[in-house]
Amino acid sequence: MTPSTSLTPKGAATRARIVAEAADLVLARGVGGTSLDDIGASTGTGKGQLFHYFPGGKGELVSALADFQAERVLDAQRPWLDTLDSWDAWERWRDSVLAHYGSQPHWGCPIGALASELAGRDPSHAAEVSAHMDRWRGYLRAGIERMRAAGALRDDTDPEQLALAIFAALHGGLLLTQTMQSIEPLRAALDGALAALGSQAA
Amino acid sequence: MTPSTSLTPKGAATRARIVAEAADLVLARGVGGTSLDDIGASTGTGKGQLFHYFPGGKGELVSALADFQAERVLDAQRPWLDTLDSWDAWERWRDSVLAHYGSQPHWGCPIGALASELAGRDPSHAAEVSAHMDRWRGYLRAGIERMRAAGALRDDTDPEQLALAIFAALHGGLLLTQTMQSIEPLRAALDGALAALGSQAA
DNA sequence: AGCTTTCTGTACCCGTCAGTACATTCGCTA
DNA sequence: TAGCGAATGTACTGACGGGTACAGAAAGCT
Repeated sequence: MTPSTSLTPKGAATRARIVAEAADLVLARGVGGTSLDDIGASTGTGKGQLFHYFPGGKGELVSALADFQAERVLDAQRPWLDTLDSWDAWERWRDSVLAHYGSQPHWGCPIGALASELAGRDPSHAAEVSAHMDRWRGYLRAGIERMRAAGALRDDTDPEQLALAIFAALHGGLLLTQTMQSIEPLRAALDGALAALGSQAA
Repeated sequence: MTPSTSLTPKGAATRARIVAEAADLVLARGVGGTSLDDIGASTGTGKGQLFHYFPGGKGELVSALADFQAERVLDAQRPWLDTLDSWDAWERWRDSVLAHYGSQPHWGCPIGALASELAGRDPSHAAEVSAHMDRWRGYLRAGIERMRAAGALRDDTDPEQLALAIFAALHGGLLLTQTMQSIEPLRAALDGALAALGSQAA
C-alpha cells in the first residue's frame, strides 16, 4: 500500500492523472483493449513514468484503477448507501446510482466489467476486484438487515439472498447498459430490484 | 450463412469440433485470453484448418461461437421459454436456467461475457451478440404479454420494462456466478426477478 | 485409374505490446 | 552552486499472436 519510493507533489499529481485517464480508457475498451502506449499517449507520458509509478507493470496499474473506481462508485452512492434503513432511502439510493452511471463518459460498470474480464485470466487480480464487490454488496445487506430489524421487512427475509438479488439486478442492468448503449436497462433493473425488496415488506 | 465452399461430412465434423472446443476455451478465458494456437492445440488442429473453415479469421470464429452458444442456451430453456404463460411455467423456466448454467464446465454466461468484452472493441461483432440477447429477451417479453393478456398480470404492467428487469437480473446473477464461483447468486437473482414479476400480479 | 476439390500440417512474416535500459532534466536542500 | 534523488523521455528487446503461403494427404467424382 505505502509507496516504496517517496513522491513529490508533482509526482503524485502525475500518478493521479495517469490513474484517472487510464480508468477512462479501460472503462471504454477493457484491459485487454488498452495498451500502455495508449495510456501514455492520452496522458502525455511514456513508459518511463508508467513503470516509475507502477513498478509492478500493467497488473499493478489495473489494481490501482480498480481501487480508484471502487472508491468513486461507493462515494457516488453516499450518504444513502450507509444508511439504507427506510423505503425512502432505497429510492434515493436508486436515484444516486442512476445519476452516477448516467454521468459516466461510457456505459457499463468499471468494476463489473473488470471482474468479468479478469475472472478467467488473472485470478489474483480478479480476487481483488471481487473483494470490492463483496464490500459493496455488504452495504446492501447491512441495509436490509436494518430494515428487517426496524420491522419494515418480514422476519423470514434472508438478507444475504436479497442483497445478492438486488446486487445482481444492478450489475445485470449495467451490463445491458453497455450492450444497449442506454440507461434504460439500469432503470428497469433497479425498479425490479426494489419491487423484489418491496415484496418482502412486513 | 451458407458456406461459400462445400463441406464434406468429415469437414463438417472437424468444424463442429473446433467450434465446440473453442466455445469452452473462450468461456473459460475470454476472447482476448484465447489464442488461435490454444484452440489449435486443444482440438488437434492447426492454423491451416482454422483459416480453412473460418476464412475471416478469429472474428468469424468468434461469431460462430456466439451463434453456437446462443442456440445452446435457448435450447436449454425450451420448451418453457416459448410459452411463459403461467406462474408455473416461469418457475420451470427458472429451474431450467439454473440446471443449464449449473452443468456448464465453467461459470458465467457465454453470451453476456462475450457481449461485455466485445462492447468497446469490436462494434460489429458486439452488435451480433447483442442481437442474440435481444432475441432472448424478446421471449421473456412475449411471455409477460401472454400473462397480461390472460389476466394474470395487471393491465398497467409494462412488458418491456419488466422483461428488461428480469433479463438484467438473470445476467447480473450470471456475472456474480463468475466472480463468486458459485451458482447461488444466480438462484437468488432469479428468485428476486420472479418476486418482481409476482409483484405485478393482477 | 486419374483428376479435382477438400482437408490437413508446417514454416514463416509482421505488427503489437509489456517490459527494460539508460540518458536527461527538474527541483529541492545543504 | 553543487549534488542528490525524483521525474521524464526515448530507444530497444523479446515474446506472443494473427494471418499467409504453400506443400502434401485424403476423399469424392467420372
